[in-house]
Amino acid sequence: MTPGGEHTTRARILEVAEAFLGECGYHGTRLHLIAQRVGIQKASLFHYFPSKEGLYRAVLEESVGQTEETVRRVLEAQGTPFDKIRTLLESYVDMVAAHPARTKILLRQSLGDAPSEPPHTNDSQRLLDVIVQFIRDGQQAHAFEAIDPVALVLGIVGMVAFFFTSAPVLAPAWCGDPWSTGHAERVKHHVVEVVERCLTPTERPHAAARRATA
Amino acid sequence: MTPGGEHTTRARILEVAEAFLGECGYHGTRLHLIAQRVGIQKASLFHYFPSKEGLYRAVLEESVGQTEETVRRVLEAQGTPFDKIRTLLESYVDMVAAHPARTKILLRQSLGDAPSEPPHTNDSQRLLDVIVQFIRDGQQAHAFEAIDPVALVLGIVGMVAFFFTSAPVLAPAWCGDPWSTGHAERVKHHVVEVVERCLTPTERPHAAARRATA
DNA sequence: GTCTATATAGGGATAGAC
DNA sequence: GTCTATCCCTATATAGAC
Repeated sequence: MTPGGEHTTRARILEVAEAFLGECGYHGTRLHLIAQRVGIQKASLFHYFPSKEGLYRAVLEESVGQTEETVRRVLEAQGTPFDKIRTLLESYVDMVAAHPARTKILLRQSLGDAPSEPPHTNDSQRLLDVIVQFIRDGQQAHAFEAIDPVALVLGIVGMVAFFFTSAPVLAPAWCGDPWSTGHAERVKHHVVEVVERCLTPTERPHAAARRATA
Repeated sequence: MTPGGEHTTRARILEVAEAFLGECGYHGTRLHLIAQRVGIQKASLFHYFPSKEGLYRAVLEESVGQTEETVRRVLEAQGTPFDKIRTLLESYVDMVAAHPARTKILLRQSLGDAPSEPPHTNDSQRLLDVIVQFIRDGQQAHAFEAIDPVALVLGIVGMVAFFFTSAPVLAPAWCGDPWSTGHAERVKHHVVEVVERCLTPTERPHAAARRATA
């Protein structure tokens, strides 16, 4: 109950649970292993969280909130549209790289690895809308090429998630340690290159205008 | 044991198991539900497969084999490098769209949702190498821009998987029914556009040559 | 708040009849 | 080959002492 008191055991449980949920998924996560790594007994978990599902939701909420804050902060900063896009991509990759388990949890969650009910679709929806609207504005100002913004954003999110979760399994030689700064930099470089190629306007404005109305 | 006899119950079990494994993951899949949907008793499953893990591996093998065959067939056909890339992308998206559960299983599997040991890393590795080598050849012939081929392929695989699994959850309004032909066509169009922008050589060959050695 | 001990349930796997 | 019945283990969750 005391505000300061929550900063020890409860936070530690969330931290450990996040790691296990990312690595093993909801069904694969065993409470006794969480308790063991925290250094408490399994039954003590139920003093801090009402159930396994409650713990899961608490982990999710902390993750989504931070992502949203980061994206909004970048888009509200100063700079040209291309500057913002580049900064947004780099911040996003940094964030993914800094929280390995979170990305896996979000991927699993959208795969349906949930207790039962869909938790926070609205949050993700709003977040997506913010970025899509930013790209649309840039396109109407002829700063960006007229490519489908929703497809672009969704594709990039999937790409980045894949680079940090699945790719190390499929191509370990290329990825090396996926949580090293080297891998994050390589991903950043590639993603920025792809997006810039997709958003750089075609030389003649006629072509861009034609595509936009097609 | 009889070759013809395997085509009824065993095949049906594989089919149902694939659906459950995709939807619920390995840990979330319950054998009694598979048996129930097939219309047999749970114990009868163990007549066809040695264990839950054995059934899982059987499902995986069938999936990987078909993917590999499709990719090789496209790459061995006639046509320009750009023709092949476009056909490869379209065939790949078609295949993903035709087997919803398979994509989810592969995604889950690379997330670590496996019985314990890594099943078929070598197969995926070989498959990836085939495509990467094709792109490298095109780059050395100056038909393709000098972008990192491994990153490109991995990114596209992740993008497509995401479009068919996670995106419908994050952006249901944009995706509609993810297994309709409309969604598959939209994904195809976008992926082809992105890849062509990434592989189209820069006007001056000097730039491409510079990048290749950088 | 943390522990030990236990209740309760579910699911993978086996035995053996038919 | 398919069934019924059961073993056995594990995992969530609870009860109650300290």
